[in-house]
Amino acid sequence: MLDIKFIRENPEIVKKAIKDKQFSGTIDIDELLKIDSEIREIELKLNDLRQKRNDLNDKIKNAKDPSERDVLIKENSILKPQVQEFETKLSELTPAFDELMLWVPNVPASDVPFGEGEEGNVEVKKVGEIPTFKFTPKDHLDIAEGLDIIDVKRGSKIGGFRAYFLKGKGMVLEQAILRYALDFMIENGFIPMSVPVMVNDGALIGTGYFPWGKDDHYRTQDDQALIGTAEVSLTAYHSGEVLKESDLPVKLVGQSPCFRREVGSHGKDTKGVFRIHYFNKVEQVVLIPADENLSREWHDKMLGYAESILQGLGLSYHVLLMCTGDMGPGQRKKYDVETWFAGQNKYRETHSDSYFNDFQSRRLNIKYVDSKGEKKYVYTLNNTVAATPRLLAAVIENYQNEKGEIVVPEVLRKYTGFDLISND
RNA sequence: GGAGAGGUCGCAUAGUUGGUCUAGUGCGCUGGUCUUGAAAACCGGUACGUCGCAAGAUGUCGAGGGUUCGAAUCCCUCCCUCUCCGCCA
Repeated sequence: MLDIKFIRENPEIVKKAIKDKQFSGTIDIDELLKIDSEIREIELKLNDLRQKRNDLNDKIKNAKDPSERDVLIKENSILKPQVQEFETKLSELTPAFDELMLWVPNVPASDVPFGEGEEGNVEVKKVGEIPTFKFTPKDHLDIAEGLDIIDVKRGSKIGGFRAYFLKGKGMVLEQAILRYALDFMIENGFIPMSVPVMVNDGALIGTGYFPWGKDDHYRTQDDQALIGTAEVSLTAYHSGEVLKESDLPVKLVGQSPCFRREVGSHGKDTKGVFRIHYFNKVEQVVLIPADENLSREWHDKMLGYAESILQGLGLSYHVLLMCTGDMGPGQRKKYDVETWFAGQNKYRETHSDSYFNDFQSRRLNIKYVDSKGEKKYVYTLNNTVAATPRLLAAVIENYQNEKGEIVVPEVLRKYTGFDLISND
């Protein structure tokens, strides 16, 4: 959520952000500002009326003469309908205002390139050599099925479209990747967290997934939703709290199952375990003092953690600076990391690194007291550490050999206890 | 599924015969006195929004309604949290 003061003072900037982020039609800033000024006008009038009423109440309270008291009460009764009239108007306008505020996206940072969609994203770096093979590399499903470590046929029998089983060493390898990623973050001072995966709407509104992404979330009978990422629970962890500046930065790493309906992805990535309704992810979330330069430092730093994971795994990747049209509503700047998938012969998204300034913390009401004793909203960031089985698929495709076996990356061997997945 | 308790200005709490609550107290934080420095002690300040240069006014005690001249306090609806019983990894 943006500060209404900022919207009042910079309506053009906000309108441009809406347009650039391809959210035209979802929110009308002029309508929002109109309601805002109506509310303020009414509040002014109410202020006067209430002052009169309070004065009279004081007099009533202190009146000694009963007849004088009656006169005062009568006088105050006349004020009542006027007060009520304005209060009724306010009670109509306020919810409308609150609802509209939830639809105002964040403004992209100044160095975010304009673009309507993914074609506008800009590659900012490319790391690692693309592996070459003396044979035509297969995609992860072909290899995994050959080794009987992924079973999507029985997956769909049991769980429908986009469901899967990881089996045997495939399942162990997945766990190894997750644990490797988790351990790396713990070594870097992050607090490991296991998080609620069914959450109240407040957490999803607060992190900026709702109202936009409501359709992409599963709901429970108890009107909660399943998280699509641990970011939701981790970022909301301190909601409604006032932290001390010395508590910052809060560095959290959570692992959770993630559930996504993929409503807008019909027919996309239907082969293998690349785009699925249920996956596991290690996610990093950081809360910092309110300083955009610090946000940018941490944004790069968190990208660096993700890069270290990939480099440790020996995977090649490139980093894209996402354009305005390919960002989430709350994000101020976002990098996507795309990892090389040898079998698909292209880079595919595996990580997403974003900073928000106070967009999330305003919605979640997370503040801290700074050195001057002032209360401010914290700034939030998050990034993927490792998402499986997508990253598992990348490992499978890049570490296949001619025999259709998978060589386990060095760093994972202490977790797997084996160094090769074969049919022997 | 059944029963109960509760949501108060950083944290913890007081406040349920409606008006003195412009919300008390403790802790924390912070300024000062004292001290070589610190601790302790003492004194003071410490929620947020709106209008206003300011003084001040006004609103907010989970949210929204209602009763009343007047609501943290009474009534209703909703949200959230917790506890116990039952079931259960």
